[in-house]
Amino acid sequence: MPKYAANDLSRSVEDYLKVIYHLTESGESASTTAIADVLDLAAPSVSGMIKRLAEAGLAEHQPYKGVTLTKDGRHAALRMLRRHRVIETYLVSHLGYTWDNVHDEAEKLEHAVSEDLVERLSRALGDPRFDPHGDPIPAADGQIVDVSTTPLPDIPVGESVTISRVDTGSAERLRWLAGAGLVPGVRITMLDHQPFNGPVTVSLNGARRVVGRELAEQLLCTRPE
Amino acid sequence: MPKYAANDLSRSVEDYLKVIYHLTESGESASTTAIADVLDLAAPSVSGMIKRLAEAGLAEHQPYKGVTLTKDGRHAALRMLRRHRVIETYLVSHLGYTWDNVHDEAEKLEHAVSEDLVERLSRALGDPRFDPHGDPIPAADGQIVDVSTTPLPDIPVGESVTISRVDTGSAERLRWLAGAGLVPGVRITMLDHQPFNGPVTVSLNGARRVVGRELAEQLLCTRPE
DNA sequence: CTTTAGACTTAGCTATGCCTAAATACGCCG
DNA sequence: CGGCGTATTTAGGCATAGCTAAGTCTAAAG
Ligand SMILES: [Mn+2]
Ligand SMILES: [Mn+2]
Ligand SMILES: [Mn+2]
Ligand SMILES: [Mn+2]
Repeated sequence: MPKYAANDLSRSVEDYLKVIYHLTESGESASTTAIADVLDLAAPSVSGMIKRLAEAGLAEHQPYKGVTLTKDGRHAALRMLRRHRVIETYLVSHLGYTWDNVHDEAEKLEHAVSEDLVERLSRALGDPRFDPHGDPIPAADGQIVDVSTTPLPDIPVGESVTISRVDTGSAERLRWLAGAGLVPGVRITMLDHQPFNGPVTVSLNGARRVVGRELAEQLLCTRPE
Repeated sequence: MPKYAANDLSRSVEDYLKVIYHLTESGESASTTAIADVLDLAAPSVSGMIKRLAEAGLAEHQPYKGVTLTKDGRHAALRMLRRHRVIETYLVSHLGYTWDNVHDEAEKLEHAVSEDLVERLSRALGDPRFDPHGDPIPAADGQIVDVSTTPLPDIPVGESVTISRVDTGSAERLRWLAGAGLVPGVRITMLDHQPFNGPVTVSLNGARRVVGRELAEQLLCTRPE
């Protein structure tokens, strides 16, 4: 009797996979505490789940060394990412949500929608490749584009770039950025860096915007050429 | 410390409440086995849940005599009914679903949508009062219209009626009915009853339709006066 | 090379919600 | 009124997924 790849994971498992995917994107393995931090769980709960994920063939665990996803685990994670981002895009485009209040809704819905519904939502949107925050939407087959970006503070003075992605989940930050016009797709020019982790000044459409260093780090830009 | 009415029930609890609501609509209390049948669970599982529902103040239980909903339980059930029916209507109106394939999707989504999203969906639809199957959609405050209907076989020969509600969840039946044009809103005239629980013949727009007794029982009609 | 702080795992517990097997109550029929 | 079949509950288990407390490993510092 073959062990079927249960295509029907629990909400918890799906959320763990997404988190591990993010934490391992840069190549390293994900630590127990890093996962616990993101999911706001106690470390032993994470240890327990890691064991179950490994048994289910979704993750590989080197005790005391961290966890990585298997091919199956990565595939499931990308499927969740697609769902999450398609849902966010639909809520903004068709139901009047703003980019700062779609995340929580999508975090629940992503576990409830059928494959069929995700594809219908995507089609209704014209199969978008990016969500409202500029995050790439994996294709139905799991393909995901890798846009190379530079954090705003690393842009030299005088250079013009396009904001391509906003890497914060904070509703307050998203609202402030939208108010300042600093959203994906907008072209800006670097005017000034203040030293000692000070703010950065940019211009957009002739207007000046001063952005604190921490926030500026979350504005990921595409450089010309 | 007051015990907060946890506004956040589990998927299981929400589904039990809906089932108990349906089973008690006609006034009687719901039996353990009736609930178990609908939810496809073992009777002891239902006994256990009934106990928890009673402890949570959502149901009243007379051991060996069945269960009814409290005011809180009924309110929560109506909230779920609203969600379920608004979602079904949206899937059909805006996402190309047909009335025979919305039920399973709604059965899951109803537990994941926020209050806010339900209201946005409803508004996008123009606040419909009936879902694709003719089932009334409770208002946001729990108000539900009580349409008095008659099962098709109880209509006398010669009388013209409007189909107002189709009381089956079977996808095959729904598909057949849609193919025959027997959907809510359609006006039909009773032509013939065959005896011994035989089929019923009706005309719609001049065409004749022969409908088996069991299926005809599920076509609920509004009589003129 | 040893100590030790912090990360990680193990042990053991809780709650939910499902199950089967066994016990018990209800209500009808003779 | 007593027995009997069915409905229902109780007893006891399992899986998932969370927790705290306690034990163990790793790696950096002395
Ligand atoms: Mn989620
Ligand atoms: Mn996003
Ligand atoms: Mn449901
Ligand atoms: Mn319906």
